[in-house]
Formats: sequence, structure tokens, C-alpha cells
Amino acid sequence: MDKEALFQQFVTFTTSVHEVTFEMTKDVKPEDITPLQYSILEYLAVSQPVTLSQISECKHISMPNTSREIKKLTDKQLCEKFEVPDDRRKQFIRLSESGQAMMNKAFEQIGARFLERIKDVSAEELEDIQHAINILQSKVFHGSK
Amino acid sequence: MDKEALFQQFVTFTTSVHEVTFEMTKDVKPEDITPLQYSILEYLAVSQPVTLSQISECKHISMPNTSREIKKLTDKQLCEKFEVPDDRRKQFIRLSESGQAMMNKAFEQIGARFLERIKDVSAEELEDIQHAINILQSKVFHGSK
DNA sequence: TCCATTACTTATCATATGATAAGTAAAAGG
DNA sequence: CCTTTTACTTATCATATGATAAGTAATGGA
Repeated sequence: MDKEALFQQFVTFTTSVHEVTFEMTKDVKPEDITPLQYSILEYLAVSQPVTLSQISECKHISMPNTSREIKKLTDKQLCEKFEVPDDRRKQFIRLSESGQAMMNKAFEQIGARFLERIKDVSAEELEDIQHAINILQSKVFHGSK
Repeated sequence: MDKEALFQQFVTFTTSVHEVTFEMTKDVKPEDITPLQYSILEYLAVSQPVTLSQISECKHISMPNTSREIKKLTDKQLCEKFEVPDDRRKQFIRLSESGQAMMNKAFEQIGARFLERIKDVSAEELEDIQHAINILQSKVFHGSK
């Protein structure tokens, strides 16, 4: 088994994944949201509630910058802070109602594009795809810790 | 077959791919190269020679900005322009010798990290991985045109 | 031959993002 | 308690990147 060849495949594959996700997510962000802000909202949609520190660590944004962006998003009424029960230093962040609505809409659009993309795929092939994703997720694209 | 569930899997999978590629490529760019410049160099490494228009289109950078970045990279001696035989308006771009060397080094580092990542994977599993990549590449992550 | 189009450049300008320093308040640990 | 650490904020500053307008030169088509 040639690991070098597999690496080549890996590179072109990840490039394809980036291109396709770019195509699928472009234009789903409302006007006044920056890319960074959108990526935070996306993270919130999946992982809320989270603390500022968690956002900072997971999205690789420094604490001051995270604080700034969350402030902007809060000003735009897209997310809200609330206290963490046992530690008054911490702040939980979650999507506000309108933030949630916005992200639902975005995911709907992406979902529609995804369905369009796999519309000609047979039922067995869908099984294959599911299986392939599971393989890659567990064997290659897993967290390293 | 539940396509909604598959979409969920798709989302978490692409997130994983982004995280893993981020981990694998971080710190491989030399000091004075910006992320955008690195991504152009990466593209050059794989597709050279290409015209400015091709870079502009593939990397989604406007022509003026592409021109500017290529100028910076040329100033840094990392790539070079040369004429296209039949059309004197066009310019081919390719990596210079030192640019090539830089990218070889970067890819070596990434390759090493990739090997580290799959070091405990058996020969059969490698086959499975290869197969899984082929499936996804052809059925899901292909160009749409 | 003339006009429209293409390929690229140059010059600004605005802004998103990254980095750093300094401050506050709560918690944790001796 | 007192000190240190954690979690976050505020305030700058620098810079990478995006957007736009205007210009040049070559090409291609009528």
C-alpha cells in the first residue's frame, strides 16, 4: 500500500471538500455579517451554549477579538449572553431567537443545495456514501487528542 | 434512506475536514507569507503554469487583487511570470526555484503529519480509506459544472 | 479599419481581522 | 486573608484583504 499515493489523494480530496463547501455556503450569509461572524454563528448553532473561551479556542480567535465579535453579534441581536450558574466569571453565549431563525434559514439553503447535489444518487449509493463518511471520519479526520 | 440524516453527517464531516486540514497546515507557512499568498502558492504548486485570470477565478480573488498579490510574490522571488506563446495579453505564472523549494518543504511537513495521523492504520484499512475517498470524491465532492 | 472585448495593471479606499497592553472581577489555592 | 490564576473587557494599532475606478495593450470580430 503506497502511503505517498494516498497522501496525494488526501490533498486533492481536501481541496475538493473546501471548494464544494465554499460553493454550498456562499451567499447564505445575510448582508451585514462578516465571514468570521458567520463562522461563529455556525459554531453557536451546533454547540450552544458555549463560553467565550470555548469559542476562542475552537475557532482560533484570541479572547479580545472573540469578545469584540460577540459584542457586535449581541448588538445585532443575533446572540445573547447569560450567566453560568456556578462561576460568575464565565458567560454562556447562545443564539437569540432571530439568530436562530437566521441560521435555520442558512442551513435550509445549504441543505437544499446538498439534496440537489445528490439528487441522482441511488439508494445503495447513499448507503455507500454514508459508510464512506464514517470510515474517513473515524480513520482520518478525527480529533488528534 | 434518510437524506436529512445524511446531511447532518455531511455537515459534521466537512467541519472535521476543515479542522484537520487546519491542524495539518498550520505553521508550515514561512514568516512573511500571508494566508492568501500561501493559498495562491499552494494552487501554483499543483496547477502551474496558470494565468492570472485562472488564479483569480479558481481562488475567488478579483483581478486587481490577484495582480497585486502576484506582484508581491514576484517581489519576494517566490514566483515568476512568463509570456504565453500565442496571446501576448496573457501571463503565465509559475513557482520560482526558491518558491518551489519552499512549497516542497511545506508539503513534506504536511505529508509527515499525514503519515503520523494514519500510522496505526492497517493495510486493509488503508484500502478502505482509499476506496472511501474515491466514493466521496465522485459522488459528493465533485465539481458541479 | 474600427470598435468591442479580453487580460492585466495601478491606484485608492474601506474594513475585517489579528495582535498586544492594560484593566476588572471572580475564583482558587495556599 | 493574600496571592495567583482564570475569564472576560476595553482600547489601540497594524495589516491583510476586498471593492472599485480608471488606464493600457493586445485580440478579435464586423
